[in-house]
Amino acid sequence: MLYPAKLLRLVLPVPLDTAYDYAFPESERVSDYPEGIRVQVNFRGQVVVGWLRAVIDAAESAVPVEKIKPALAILDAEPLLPSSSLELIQFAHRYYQHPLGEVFQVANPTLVNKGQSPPSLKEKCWFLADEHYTPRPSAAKQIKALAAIKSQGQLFVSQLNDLDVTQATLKTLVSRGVLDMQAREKPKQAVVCHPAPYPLDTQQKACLDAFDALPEGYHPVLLEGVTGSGKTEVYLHLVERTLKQGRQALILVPEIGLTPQTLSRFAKRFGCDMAIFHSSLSESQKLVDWQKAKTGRADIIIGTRSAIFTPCLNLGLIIVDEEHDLSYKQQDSLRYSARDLACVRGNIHQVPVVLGSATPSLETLYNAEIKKFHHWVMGERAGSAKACEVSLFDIKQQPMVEGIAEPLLDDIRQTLSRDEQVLLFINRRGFAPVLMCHDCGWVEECPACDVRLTVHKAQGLSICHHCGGYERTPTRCPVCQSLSIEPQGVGTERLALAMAELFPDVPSYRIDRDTTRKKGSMEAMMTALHDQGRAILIGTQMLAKGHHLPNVTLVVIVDADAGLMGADFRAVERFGQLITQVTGRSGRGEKTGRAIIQTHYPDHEQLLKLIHFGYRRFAMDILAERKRLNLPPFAYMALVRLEAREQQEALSILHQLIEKAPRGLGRLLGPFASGLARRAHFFRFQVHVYADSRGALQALVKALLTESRSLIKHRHRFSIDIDPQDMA
DNA sequence: CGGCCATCTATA
DNA sequence: ATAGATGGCCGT
Repeated sequence: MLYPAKLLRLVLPVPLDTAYDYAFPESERVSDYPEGIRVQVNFRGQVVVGWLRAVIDAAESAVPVEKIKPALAILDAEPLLPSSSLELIQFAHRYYQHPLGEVFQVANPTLVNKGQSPPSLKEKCWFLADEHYTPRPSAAKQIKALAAIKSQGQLFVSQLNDLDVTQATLKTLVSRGVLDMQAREKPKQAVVCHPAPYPLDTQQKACLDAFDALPEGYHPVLLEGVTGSGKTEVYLHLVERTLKQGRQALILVPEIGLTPQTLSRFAKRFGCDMAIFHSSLSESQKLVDWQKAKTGRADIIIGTRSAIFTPCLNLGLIIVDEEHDLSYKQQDSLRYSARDLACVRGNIHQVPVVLGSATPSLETLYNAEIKKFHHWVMGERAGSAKACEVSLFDIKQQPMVEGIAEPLLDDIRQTLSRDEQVLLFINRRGFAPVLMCHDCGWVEECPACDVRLTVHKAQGLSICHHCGGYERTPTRCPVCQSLSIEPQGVGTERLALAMAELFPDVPSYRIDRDTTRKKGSMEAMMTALHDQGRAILIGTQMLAKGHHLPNVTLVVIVDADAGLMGADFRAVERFGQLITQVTGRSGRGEKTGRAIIQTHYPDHEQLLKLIHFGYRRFAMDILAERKRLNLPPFAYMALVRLEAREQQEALSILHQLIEKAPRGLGRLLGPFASGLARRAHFFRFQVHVYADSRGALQALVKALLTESRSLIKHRHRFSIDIDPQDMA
């Protein structure tokens, strides 16, 4: 047998850090293929698709010859991914210390990972075969179609709708030999930028001047603009400049932000090809849009978190809208931050990266402070809208009506009587968060998790919001058989019922995960509200994000204290962002808005700072505290998580891991029980890892990963989270 | 001693 | 991750 001189070294879609060596398929010529080609192989009896890392000399492989199998097929003639994408994937692999094969899986559409060929962007196209044919004057459709073909040389199937011509008409003409049909790629249309609907104000103009002054290259920018200051209009102008250079703009939006309204704003402004990435699109549609972005066909690429990996031929700008939003951080598998990767990608492509927010994350604010990022500020609301007036309302010893202090009901009543809208914000869905026995103190708990069940009255169910388990809400205490068991506390469902009772002739809308499950139902409610007079909105944080509600003039934060009590050190920061975003919903139209925060702690220092001096001063205060405590962004952090069915086992493994960790690189704290100590029958513990430099953190985490291999058994769930955001 | 489930091992 | 190997426990 001929000794194979060359082997294919592949990354396979398994969570392992090993590369696998395969011989060339018998049918393929042995040659030096470049990195990034897909290869189909047999892997423990399964057909899987791997990515070529390199063609190596057989002598370089440590694998015994008899174990090496031939690959089944080389799927691509040239790398499917441009080097910029491979570079980003490699970076994510190193930085998040996550197996490369899984990074490829996360970074690419499912169909690409399955080995499907990139779709052709060709479509059916008709063109003239007989120059001299003249249709009968009565054949209106034929005349219209032929005129279009004569003027532009060809006619594509996607243009038929606009022309009001069907394929049947064209088929007739083909059969008469007048037309020919072929699949052709539509020529790229010239990009059209429609004019802005209104002139820019001074602060918006200042941003564009700053942008125009940037030299070529990577420039990270924090665009800090209060809610309603017109950040989107700035984005649109930045995109326009990018398109006019003939380059692509990549725009990231939070998961909830990719609404038809956001899309139509871009679509209306620019006549160009757009690639859109959204969880509800079909896989084949995603593949088409991916290909459009990769080949440069699409000028604008807009999508949620994972869109940061979309290959682009000619990228000119990256925008991350609402950069503080937690949905940019993936919470499983590869725990990447799309916002951070946007900066890495900006550096790879040498293009500007604009991070926009009214409530920037402390990390970004800090980078702006130390001049690592440019900082553009828009402090005023655009147009005639005034800043919202925020106040605290002390609910200590106040009579409460279903979670609302009685005096505030008058404020609500008055607002409604002016035909304006009220928004009641409560970050808790369901009817009530606790079911309690009045006689013996029993509370209903999840059998699998360490949490109380939430009562959902309409369904008659008690549901665990963590594992999804549920049971029929009991009518009798299972311990003492008493009938006096009562739901305690208020959720959106209860508040909505109470409001319907108090204000029977005012339309009310409950907006939470339960009422917006159906696709488009959120849109429908938002549209209804836009042109409506008085109404009451009751909702969770879904309402905080980016919706334009011009008739809302009163916002009530029903339970601020829950947010202040958060377990991890980011709780206050997140709470401040949420409050600012929610109160920003008020008074976006002509009328001045008000926001009232119900709290038992009207003297809370940070809360007062927030409402009297605004988010920035509040954030700078927290930043000073982080510095004092040597917490991120002044230190670098990772979180080691371990879940096991036995509590002692989890603890002992983490203790051993800490014991074996190298000294001098950083600090290890823990093990701690997670905020949710038991979830779906698994006990959850974590170790906090701190270091003073990224390098030290990387080295320490690497050492922990190495040590973990001998300690972690198959029955354990172990994960590493670099730059964790949610520590629950 | 076979059957069944849980756990472990190797994947080229 | 996950198919296939290994091993423990029960019933006939």
